Amino acid sequence: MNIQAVADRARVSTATVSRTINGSNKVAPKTAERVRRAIEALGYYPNTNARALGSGRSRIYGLIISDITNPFFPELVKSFEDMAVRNGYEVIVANTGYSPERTEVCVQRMLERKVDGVAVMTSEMGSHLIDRFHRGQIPMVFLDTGDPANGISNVLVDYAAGVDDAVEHITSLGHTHIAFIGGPMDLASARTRRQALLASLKRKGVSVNKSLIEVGNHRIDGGRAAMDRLLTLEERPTAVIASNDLTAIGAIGSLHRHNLRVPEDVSVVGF
Amino acid sequence: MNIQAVADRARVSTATVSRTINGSNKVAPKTAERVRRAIEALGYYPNTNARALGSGRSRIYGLIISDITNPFFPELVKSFEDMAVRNGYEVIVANTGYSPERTEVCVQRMLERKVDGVAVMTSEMGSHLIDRFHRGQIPMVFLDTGDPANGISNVLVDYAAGVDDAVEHITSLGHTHIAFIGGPMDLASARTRRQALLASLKRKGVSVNKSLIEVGNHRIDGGRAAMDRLLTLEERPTAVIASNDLTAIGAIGSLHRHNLRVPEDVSVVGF
DNA sequence: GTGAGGATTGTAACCGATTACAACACGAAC
DNA sequence: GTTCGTGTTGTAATCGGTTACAATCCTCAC
Repeated sequence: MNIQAVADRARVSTATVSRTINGSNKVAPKTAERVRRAIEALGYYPNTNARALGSGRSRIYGLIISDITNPFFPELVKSFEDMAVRNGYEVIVANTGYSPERTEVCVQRMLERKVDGVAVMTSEMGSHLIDRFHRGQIPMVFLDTGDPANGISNVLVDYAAGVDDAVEHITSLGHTHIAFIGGPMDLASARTRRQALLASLKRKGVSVNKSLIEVGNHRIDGGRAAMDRLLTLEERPTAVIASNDLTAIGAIGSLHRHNLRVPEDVSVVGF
Repeated sequence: MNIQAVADRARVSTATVSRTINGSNKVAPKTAERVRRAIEALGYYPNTNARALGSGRSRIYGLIISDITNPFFPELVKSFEDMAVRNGYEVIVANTGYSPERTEVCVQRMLERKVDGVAVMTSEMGSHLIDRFHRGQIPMVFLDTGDPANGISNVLVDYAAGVDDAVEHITSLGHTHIAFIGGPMDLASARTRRQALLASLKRKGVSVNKSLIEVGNHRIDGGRAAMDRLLTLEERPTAVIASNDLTAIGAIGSLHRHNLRVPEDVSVVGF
């Protein structure tokens, strides 16, 4: 079952079938109709591999993320895939597992599959890997990571605005003892969030007590440990802003263990 | 940059390069070494689309799931992908969104990409869709769904054993007022869990109060609503077994709202 | 030296599409 | 009746591999 069979049945050449399928306007309406009927009758569908080889377009997008089990990603993956499928594309998702070696493997896979474009949402993407995409003429989009550079698009999160919203919310509730549990300091986006928070608090005129600034690891256990430490303080915080949701979940877990209610006793905001 | 370039540089034919890459044992060690050096020097990597077309094997597996944002799936997707990549395969994930129409689209995508096999973990896979995979000679594995049939493999969850463990745990804590929040009754696996639970309780000699058997929807809101209803009962349960984790999360949320502690006041088990 | 037979390598067809280019049909203008 | 141009269709090369089959090379026994 291939394009030849359709061509034979419709009494045209394979070129005409191909043009009909791909919506080229160089096909007479009557002919196109005949081809469509043949396709219907035979239950034909094109072989994507052959299409990719012939046209040089794989109609596959790559999506490189850190780890699908981080609850931040599934929503993203779903939306990305939805949009891709709606435009006739397929998506290959690759998890780097936060490891540079595995990231290298991910990149290689994308190159071999000749993806038509790649979206990257992980910080393990070194410049030598970016170069390889460049050499393969593959367009890249960085999501929330990476520096703007030639030929690269960046979709960035407005951390300042987000943190401002969180601070606004917390201060409007009357809190003055506000703690922050940040992410790992080697993560650019974590540093950004931290700086944005300090700036925001300063603007609000909230005095910033260094001991209320904790460091987590963007995982649940880090949030729990950080909250545990905060609860040993003389002056406990009445509100906590966490650098990401897993950290917030960890913090809430710690609070529950210490028999504190959220939000009655302590307010928690996750970014 | 193609196989011809490598062949020229290594002074062999493209056939020999292909055989070297694919690990055919019909290549002399000395020749293979020369080919490998040429590949290295040129930074060559094969075009997967051409490989797929020539060999008839796409080296892609399909994975059809309901919805990646259901926290049950990411772990599965990750393991599946890990294993696939380790064997030189790629994975295309498709979400049916619980909709039969979208499931049809998913199946079509898999067929067009000529996947070498497909794993299905969704209950929307009607028999006419299964037939299409059969016609395409594509091996299928059903995970936790589907009936055993010719040419289909099923990986099933031992619900009875799992429910037994839950009941054993709960009864060993001394609970006797045990509630169950099941899944939607039109879901085979939900019915199975429910029956297994009733059987298990009976075996343990725990009397089963019909009013303690609630129906959820396998989402958080359903668990919450069911727990709300259970808390209006004269004799409240002291323990709850939920048909899946989202249901359990909803139940816990409801308990917190009613100022009940988990597990101090009420024990909750999610399946 | 010769022939057998296994190991290695090359030749070329093939996978199923896309697409540049050529060819043709047809109507209008002269 | 030519010629031209536009619209439609066909021919055949091409994409980059895989692989059946043919050809060649060695090695070794006799």
